[in-house]
Amino acid sequence: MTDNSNRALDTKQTLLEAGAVCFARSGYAGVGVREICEAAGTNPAAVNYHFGGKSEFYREVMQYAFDCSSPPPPEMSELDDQPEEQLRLFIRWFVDRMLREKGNNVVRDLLGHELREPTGALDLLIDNSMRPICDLLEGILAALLEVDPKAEKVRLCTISVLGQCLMYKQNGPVLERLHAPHGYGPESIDTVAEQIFCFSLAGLQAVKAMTAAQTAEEVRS
Amino acid sequence: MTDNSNRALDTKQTLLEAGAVCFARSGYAGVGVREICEAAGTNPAAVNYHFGGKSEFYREVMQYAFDCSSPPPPEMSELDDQPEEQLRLFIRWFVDRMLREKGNNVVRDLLGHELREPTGALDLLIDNSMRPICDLLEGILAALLEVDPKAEKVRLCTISVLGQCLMYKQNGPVLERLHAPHGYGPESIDTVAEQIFCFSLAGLQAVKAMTAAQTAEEVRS
DNA sequence: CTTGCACTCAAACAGATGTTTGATACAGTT
DNA sequence: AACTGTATCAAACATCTGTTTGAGTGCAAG
Repeated sequence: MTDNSNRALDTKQTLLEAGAVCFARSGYAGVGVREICEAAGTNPAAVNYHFGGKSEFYREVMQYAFDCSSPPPPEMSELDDQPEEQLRLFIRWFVDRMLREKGNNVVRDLLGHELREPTGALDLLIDNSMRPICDLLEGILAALLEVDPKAEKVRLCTISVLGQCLMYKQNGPVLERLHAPHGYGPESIDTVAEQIFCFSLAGLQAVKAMTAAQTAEEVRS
Repeated sequence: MTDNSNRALDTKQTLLEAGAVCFARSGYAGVGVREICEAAGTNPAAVNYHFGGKSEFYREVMQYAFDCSSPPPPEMSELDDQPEEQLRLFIRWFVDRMLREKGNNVVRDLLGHELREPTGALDLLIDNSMRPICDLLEGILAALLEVDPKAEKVRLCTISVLGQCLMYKQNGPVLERLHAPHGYGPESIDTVAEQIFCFSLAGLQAVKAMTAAQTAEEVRS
């Protein structure tokens, strides 16, 4: 039975990997079971036998892709009193995730599709993948702004920082055409990360000052 | 003949509008001709008769949706010597485009799909819709940075500014779940625009200083 | 009234879709 | 060696896909 289930696990694995690539490329409706199975070298019936149908298969692909390709954020417990360096590290790590061409692109593309054609798997990805990252960044920004992590300013600044990073991949095709022949690939990681860090650090200080001014104004009135 | 072609124009129009809504919701592969025609109240053959096929129809829907719902950027010819105010106006206009719930959401969603499942209509939208906006912003940023509009710093800062704005809609569903129960709708336009303006203006000044420092360093060496 | 034309529609088309079926191959058990 | 249960496969399934067809509609010009 061991050898038998090994075979089964192999085809299941192959199917999941091929499915992740195909779904990431073309979305749920954009690719057929036959195409995926051909890429995996299996029979079209395999996906139904092992997963029970295309939709259940898709859900499992999402979970699998996320479980596999999610390198943890950098360890920064030793920088508790240096939020600026924490921010630099975080941005460097996140931009690297965006611009480096590796397997985690699959997760990002899957999520991109999910944003436009919600199939219900979105909440799963948010809780498992995005929430910890967001919490981490919000902690850093709260320290820099010297306010509570739940403050609205922190939320807005989180969006400002992440928005800059995400832009490079979410709108990659547009940027390539818009700024042709210049592109943004793995070789641009350092430049882009430094740009976003400098830009954001100054922006944060401005927002912090703005908050202080507003607070003072409120107190005065 | 006049009444005849009026009928034709009506069904064509209805078809384009229904197509825009359907394609925006489910993408090119996610919706069928029959479904669109049912929503438009026409025969499935109508789309082939009037447009020649699903793909040509899709292309025309893109062009139509864009032509209809694209309020022009604000007039700022009288602010040639006030790039800061130009930037504030631009961000306010762009954020409004992002957060106001109107027909132009269709364009944004269509473009979102096109980013993940390129069908060739992307270049059309870029040339017609995004290039002018991008050029406008690059002009403003070049004035603020006091460098040539084609400089790399200008490109990077353009991405930083647009990335912040686009984040609110491109990742709207994620933000809603991540920051629940807080959301970002039309009532947040002022807050968000002010946040992005302050954040970006400071960021730009930092990048400008950085450029100057680097240039000075290069000259010194 | 008749002719011509543009338009609409129900029906049918070939192909692709997700899924099911029954036969077959294989490994482990008795 | 015969049995058992799982995994695989080619083939067929019903359905849905985009598209075509041909008959039928209403309107304007001859």
